[in-house]
Amino acid sequence: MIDLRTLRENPDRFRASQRARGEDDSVVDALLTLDERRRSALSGFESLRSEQKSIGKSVSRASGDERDALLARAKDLAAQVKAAEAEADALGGDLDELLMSVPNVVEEDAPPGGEDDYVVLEEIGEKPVFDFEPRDHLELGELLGAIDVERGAKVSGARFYFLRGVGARLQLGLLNMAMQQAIEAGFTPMITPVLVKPESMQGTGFHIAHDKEIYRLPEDDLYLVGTSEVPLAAYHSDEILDSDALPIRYAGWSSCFRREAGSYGKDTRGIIRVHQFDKVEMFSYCRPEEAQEEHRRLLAWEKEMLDKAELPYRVIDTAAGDLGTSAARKFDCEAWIPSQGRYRELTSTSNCTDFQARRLRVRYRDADGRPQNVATLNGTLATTRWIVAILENHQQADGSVVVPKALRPYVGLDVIEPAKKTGSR
RNA sequence: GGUGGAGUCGCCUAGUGGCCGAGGGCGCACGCCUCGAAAGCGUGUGAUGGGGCAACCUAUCCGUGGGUUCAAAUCCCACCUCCACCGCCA
Repeated sequence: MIDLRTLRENPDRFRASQRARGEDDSVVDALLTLDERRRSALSGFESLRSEQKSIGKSVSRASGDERDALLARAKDLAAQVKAAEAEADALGGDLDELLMSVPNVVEEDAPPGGEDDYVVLEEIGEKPVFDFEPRDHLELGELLGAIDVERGAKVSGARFYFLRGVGARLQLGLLNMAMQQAIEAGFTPMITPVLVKPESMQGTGFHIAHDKEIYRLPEDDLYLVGTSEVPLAAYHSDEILDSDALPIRYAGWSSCFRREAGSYGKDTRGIIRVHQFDKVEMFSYCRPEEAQEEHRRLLAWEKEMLDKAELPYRVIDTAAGDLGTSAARKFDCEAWIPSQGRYRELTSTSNCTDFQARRLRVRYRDADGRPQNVATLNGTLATTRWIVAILENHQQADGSVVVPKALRPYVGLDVIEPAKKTGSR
């Protein structure tokens, strides 16, 4: 949620942000008008209520005719107070609803425009050159007995899969390496709930009513998370954090669930785009003035992981129109996928400034002892999708795959060899 | 799933319709005392919105949401959470 007071003081900043996102900037004026109306309704209610309270006191002291007269007046006033309060509440409700619909203010340095208007910040590593016809990740995965999408579809439907054998070992090793890196950097490891209440989902910036990506359990009014960012953001909701403890950093390990509605026909092969995957996510609570620095640190940790996986990748600065609701700035790291001849997102780090914190009421005390909203940031350390990049980039002519050095202790193998035929069809 | 109990200021607790505009204790902060500290004594001690340059003023908040009443922490209804026991179960 954006800050109404800041909006009052600097509406142009918000108009510019809306335009950078390619969204309607007239919402700013609608907000200002509604805000004005609500404040006047509120002060009307307050003075009536104040009068009602003082008359209420005199009723208890008066007697006889005087008491009857006061009672009559109080009764009349009670009705007025009720009406005034209802009006102020209604306007407040409208205002909140509109306020909740406005996405975060984008950082001024973020590139304007849509999905294709990203800026490439750097390209790192050498794209592999093969003296044989490289296989794609699914072919490799099947050859290695690592990925089984056929049975995934049989058991659960399209976009589901089994990781088996070395595939399971590769994922466990990768995520463990991510966890270990995070722990060494001072993160607190977390295994989170994957089902959350509506207020946790909304607080994090997702629209439970409209978002087509979210799996819902209406019977229980619970929602499956698409990332552990959600439980980690809501973890400290309604809390005032100890200022000395900031930044507070968590590394969350969870399964993630996405409906992938509207992506029919996209990435239908293999495990690039699936309904369920596992992820280690960094999440940081810090002071707002430190958020941009923290964002760069999260990016650096992502790059460290990519370097350890020995993957060629590039870093992009996502354009304003492609930012999520909560993000003010977003950097993605995209790994080279040889079979596709293009880069695909492996990590994404967002600076959500105080947007989520305001919705979830996560605060800290500043030097004057006043509560202030914290800033929240998140970033990916590893996901199931990384297996795609690792298999494809490190494959050899015979279909074996060289395990990146840093990963070997976690996987327990130097080279993954094609499996003997196992299991029946 | 059933039965019972409980949810008040950071923590503990008082509070069965107007004197609660929430008392006390602990903790914390500041001051006095002290060579210094402890103890003791004194003072202060929440959040949110609105108004004001400010000191300050004002409204709301006693798990949540409704209701009764001129007036609700207090009465009524529903819900949530926690605890205990019983049943069922991975």
